[in-house]
Amino acid sequence: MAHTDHCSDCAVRDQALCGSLNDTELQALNVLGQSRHVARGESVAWAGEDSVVCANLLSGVLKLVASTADGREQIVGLLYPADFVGQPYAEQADFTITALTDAELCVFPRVPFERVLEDHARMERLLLQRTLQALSDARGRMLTLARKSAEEKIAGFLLDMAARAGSSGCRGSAGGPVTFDLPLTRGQIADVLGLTIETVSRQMTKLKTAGVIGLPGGRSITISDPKALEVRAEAA
Amino acid sequence: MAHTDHCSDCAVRDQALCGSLNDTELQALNVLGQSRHVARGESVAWAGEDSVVCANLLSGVLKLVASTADGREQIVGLLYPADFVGQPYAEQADFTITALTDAELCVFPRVPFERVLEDHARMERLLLQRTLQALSDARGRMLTLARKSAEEKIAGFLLDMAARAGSSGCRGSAGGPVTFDLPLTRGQIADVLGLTIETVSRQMTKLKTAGVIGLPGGRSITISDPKALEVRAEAA
DNA sequence: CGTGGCTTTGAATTGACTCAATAGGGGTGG
DNA sequence: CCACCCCTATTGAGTCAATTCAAAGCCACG
Repeated sequence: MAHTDHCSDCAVRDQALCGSLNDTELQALNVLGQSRHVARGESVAWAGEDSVVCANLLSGVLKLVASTADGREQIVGLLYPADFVGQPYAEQADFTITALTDAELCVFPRVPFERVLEDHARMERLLLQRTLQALSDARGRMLTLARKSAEEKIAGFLLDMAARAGSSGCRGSAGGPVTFDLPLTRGQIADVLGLTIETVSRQMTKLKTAGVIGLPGGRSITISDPKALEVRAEAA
Repeated sequence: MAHTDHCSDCAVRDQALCGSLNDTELQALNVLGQSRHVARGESVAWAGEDSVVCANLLSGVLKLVASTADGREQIVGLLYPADFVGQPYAEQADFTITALTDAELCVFPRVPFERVLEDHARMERLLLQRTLQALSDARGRMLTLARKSAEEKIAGFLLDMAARAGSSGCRGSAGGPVTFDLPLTRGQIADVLGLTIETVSRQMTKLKTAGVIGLPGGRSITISDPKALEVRAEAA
């Protein structure tokens, strides 16, 4: 809960929003920013409650959850290191934000953060660009949720995860088999794709049986045949 | 295709983005802006093509469509008068934008428009706020698409449309019956909600039979029992 | 070695879809 | 003015993908 000692030490310094600021400008944020650890399962915002904080995610993975009155849940977004967290200009939070893994945040109180935004057009523009991108992503996911089959959803999801895992520490680059760890449980994958745990499990087994992927055990997964996976991500 | 003669005549002057500008600032936009009529069914952007224009919608309704390679479609957004149209900072358009009714746009070439944005922090901030709101809306709709039943989707949709219709020219205000025209065909409603035409039709007749709504004919619809509709929008 | 969380597998159910046919409604041209 | 046509909507019957309910299986951890 101490002030971030030095932004220069920041793990996501060059990828996060504040990467747009020069050293002088950083001071303004640095005064506001508090480093905060969040344990797996802990929440940093609750749908319907006041929107109190914004943050940059330093490490870990967060989920953004929408839910119905009777408890059905949908993960409407996943946040990774360097992603921006929170809803500026919103009095109430629309979604619950919960850590899927232990996570580290650089937290800013919302209202003061908005003032900094207003004073730093470059940062505001970057946030606008990110928000526009997030909007496109969300809309794209609407197509997936509403119109794609379970098989297409799973195949597409695995390709996304492979791409993300591949971007850091890629091996067996183009076309070849790749192995990585899924950061999500079956239940969480189901919540992302709008399926049930059982359907996710069955589709994974089906892909394994078909030789498209391998499941060595644990969270680990091997994409044996990326081409075939792409075909299944498109097929009706 | 002529220059907008006078922004002061603009039907959405005070609600659109440019409402934030003073007369001097308006000049910069006015030079770029072209009034453009779009016929029902005509498109102004195509998914995958270059993102050429941004615009303010002056009148009419547009749809934002995402589609799979094999032709399945999902309406990922509806645009109403005063809404902002297009994707600034995107080289390629992610969605096809098509007029559902005859429409009037105030069109700006994308790149010059971005420059104006950059010179006018107030307008840029308004766009950011709208985009954040659109993002929340889109995420909320993800919950609907993925987790709600056909009946909940229809009930929620009708309440939304009633609220929109009610905001201008409301009658029988709180709790009482309201009548208005749906701007969408059954097929378009199906595309919005991720259902089929038949399911939409069946749910509508079910609500009519239950006495919750009335269907006088044509596009017209009466919400006889808003409370009951709200209950059905929430029920599992 | 037992316990709790996650995953897999099976069997039965079902909500929404597909296919198919009928019915309305508005506009056009004879 | 009427007959016709096209487009949209309704209704019915049958199917199927994904869900629900239920029961093991696996594995990590204390």
